[in-house]
Amino acid sequence: MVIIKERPHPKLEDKTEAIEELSCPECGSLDLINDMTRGEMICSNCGVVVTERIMDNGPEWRAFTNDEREKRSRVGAPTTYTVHDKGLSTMIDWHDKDIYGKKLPPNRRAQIYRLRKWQIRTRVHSSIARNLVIAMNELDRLSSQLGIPKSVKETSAVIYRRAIERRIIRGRSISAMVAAAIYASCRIRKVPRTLDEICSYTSIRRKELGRSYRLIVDNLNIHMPIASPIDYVSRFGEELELSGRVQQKVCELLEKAREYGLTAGKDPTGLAAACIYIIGIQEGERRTQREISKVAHVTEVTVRNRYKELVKKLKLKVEV
DNA sequence: AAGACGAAAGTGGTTGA
DNA sequence: TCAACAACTTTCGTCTT
Repeated sequence: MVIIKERPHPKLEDKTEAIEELSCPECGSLDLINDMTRGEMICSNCGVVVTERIMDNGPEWRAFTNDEREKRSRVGAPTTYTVHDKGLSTMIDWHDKDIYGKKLPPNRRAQIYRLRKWQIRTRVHSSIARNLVIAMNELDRLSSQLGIPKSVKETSAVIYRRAIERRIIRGRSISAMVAAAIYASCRIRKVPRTLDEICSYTSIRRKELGRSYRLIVDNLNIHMPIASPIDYVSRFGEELELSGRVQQKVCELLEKAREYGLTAGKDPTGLAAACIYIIGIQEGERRTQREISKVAHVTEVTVRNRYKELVKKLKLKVEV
């Protein structure tokens, strides 16, 4: 039996494709919504339909009756970037015969021959496969401990794959590169985790993680959105049980601080913390400096310094 | 007693010669 | 490679609520 399911050679693939297919061509936003019922992928930012007829690669689960079982027409497990061969495990066998056992016509045979050659060339029986198996296990473990969403995890996997293609994993610690990929994808997807948070779940040191991260960013020419304190507000806000209204005000204040040029070169977590403190007092949802510094992983002193500076420079009124 | 304040010394990372 | 530097941390004594 001959099954034609081409697996393109990694080198033939456009290197940037894997990332770009996850971002909107109009505005570059990465917040794409899969609409499986309509088969579209939509940018949640500008509403552009990014791809029509996307493949539903989720599992085709339930089948209660015989009829339904018949209808389960898709083959194989769902594909995902977090399995080392994306779950595509079809092989082309060596018979030059079709499914009825008939000999193939010569032109067809030549095609199959080419496909087979590529499949063998790209077959992941090599060190890359072993590397990916370990890496994806580590990715699983780390991302579940960090509690990051599945979409971010998939992005990490894409980044890691590209890092392998670029031959920058070799000779480096797998766990460090996985952690760096996670850090990068968290920043791309705007659900930032700090370097410290990530390395607290691994055995690698912060310095190592930072170096690996730089390596990834430099080599994969990912355009990295600058970390904004606003990205941290919702997370800190949740942990401090602040109302949505207050979180909104905090964002407004941060925006104002940015306009006045008070944010450059400052630790974004410290800034977010200071603004939460200020707005908390103004809006009657006061949190102590200690509480805030704890969730923001900065010291009270930093919260204090930032908040003093903001009050002075923006001439804010804060009741004591 | 808890929270806020600020001074002073120390730390790790960046920059520019 | 080294020193200067800015931002941040640690520590601690004092003041306020």
